Amino acid sequence: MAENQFIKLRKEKLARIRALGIDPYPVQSARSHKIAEILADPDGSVENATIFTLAGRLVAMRRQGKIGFGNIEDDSGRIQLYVSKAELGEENYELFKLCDAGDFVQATGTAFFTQTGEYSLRCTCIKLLSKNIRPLPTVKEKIENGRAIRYDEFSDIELRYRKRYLDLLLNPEHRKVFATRSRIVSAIRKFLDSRDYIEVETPILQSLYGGANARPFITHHNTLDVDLYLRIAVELYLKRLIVGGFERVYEIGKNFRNEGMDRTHNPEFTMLESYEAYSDLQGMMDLVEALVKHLATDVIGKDIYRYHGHEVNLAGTWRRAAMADLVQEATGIDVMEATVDKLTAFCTEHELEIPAGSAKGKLIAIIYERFVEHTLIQPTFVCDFPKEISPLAKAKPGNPLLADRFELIIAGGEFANAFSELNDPLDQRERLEAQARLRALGDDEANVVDEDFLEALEYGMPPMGGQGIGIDRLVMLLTENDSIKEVILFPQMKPGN
RNA sequence: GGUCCAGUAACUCAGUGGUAGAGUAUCUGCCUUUUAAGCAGAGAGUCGACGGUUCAAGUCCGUCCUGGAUCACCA
Repeated sequence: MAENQFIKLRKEKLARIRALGIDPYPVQSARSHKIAEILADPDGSVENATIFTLAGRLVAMRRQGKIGFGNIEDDSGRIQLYVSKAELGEENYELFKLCDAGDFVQATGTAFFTQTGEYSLRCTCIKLLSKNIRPLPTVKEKIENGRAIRYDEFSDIELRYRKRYLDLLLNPEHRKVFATRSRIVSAIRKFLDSRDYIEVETPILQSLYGGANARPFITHHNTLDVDLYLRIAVELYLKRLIVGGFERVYEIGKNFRNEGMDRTHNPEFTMLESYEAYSDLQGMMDLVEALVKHLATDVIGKDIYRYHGHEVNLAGTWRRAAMADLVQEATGIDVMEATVDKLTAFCTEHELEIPAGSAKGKLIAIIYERFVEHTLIQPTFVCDFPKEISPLAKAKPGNPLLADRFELIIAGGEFANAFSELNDPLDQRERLEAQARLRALGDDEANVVDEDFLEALEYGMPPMGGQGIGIDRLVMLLTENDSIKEVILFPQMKPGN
């Protein structure tokens, strides 16, 4: 294979380097400055004749007879190296000639400007820190009118996801997305911590799964010889913690759902869930709105985002609307008054699939999802969900058919889900048993009855509000990426060849 | 899962049924301030896989694999 020819040549270079008595993978490196530091104050550096020892990856080589140029990059920046045989000496220059783009090197020297005015490091010594034996894909860049034009960009989507390290290395703007993701998650923690929440970790391996409608992954514990599920949500465990006396808890972690994958779904994804005793739906609405606005304004620094072809404005007061009103607006049907037969007929007419055992509320939700959800572009709290599709939410005060629940919809997609949490143990048991009946009818995403959770409720749980936000989708919005794979470092891919 | 698009050198891509191409990268030579360095030369391919049609297939047909877009379902 041609690949082996490249590698074979590099291995021969390795041997030549070793023959010079040089260890191509030394233990020691001794960096005195990061590249950003030498870049920070060029004039001062020149005057002071400071000696810099930089370390990083050689990203370009331009050899030219008895001199040469290279570019070295660390996580703070990139600078040009000027290397000459006269200043390095015969032996060290011999090593430089054996260096390739992709190698890690340490370069010692002083700052100066080249004839063409580029601020560079005039090297007095080059040390090899790690030899590359597989050539990096070639990406060249030209700066024109202050803008970088990239040639032969590493842009194949499949390769970028499968070889993410190359994507990060060769496409700095993608590295930036993940740095931004980190800042967002960090800001979420600070936001909640400052409101007296504590962060907790609950089991990923569970003998019963719950807290959402989804199919789980199943795994096996050898010593116990039992099958375990990977969690689909953390809800039931966080509620147990509120029973246990914590008043405000949150968890940021991976959930796993054994379902399809597309540009907004990855089998493992990151969720934030938080629960606050003595709060309620209104409290959660305020919390979610304040949190998302804080991230947009203070972390990213803007209110308007382009997302899935829409312009989304996160500023201003977010719309709040009842699901029934939205459905009526879109279809003309007064769903609160309509009979089950009428709704069923409507669904059938529009070829909407009706799962076995669907009651009126489920039908309303089906119509909502088909005709309304994707039309809500600007942030909208959709309230008054049907109770029977909200088995963990309290009934809305004054209307036993509705749940005290909202979903936050932005650009036609769900960003948050929250309710006044159900704390009546007998009601909760009935609701979960209703779910079990749906399950028996073939709904394999319905909740299972968790006796230990019900027992915890029987000991008493304070009234509270809880909410969940899909972090990946939030990062997609805030970094203006339309595919979840762009915000997950190693997205799920089918095994390749 | 349905439909559509794509897969050719390490990277980015041309390729009209008739000898497999370019730029970059790599290798060799020259070059003491270059920067998409330059000049000269060389090597590099299971054209995603398998089957079929044809005198002849990267190209046409079929099946499959992988990715993307879109629709359906889920956050």
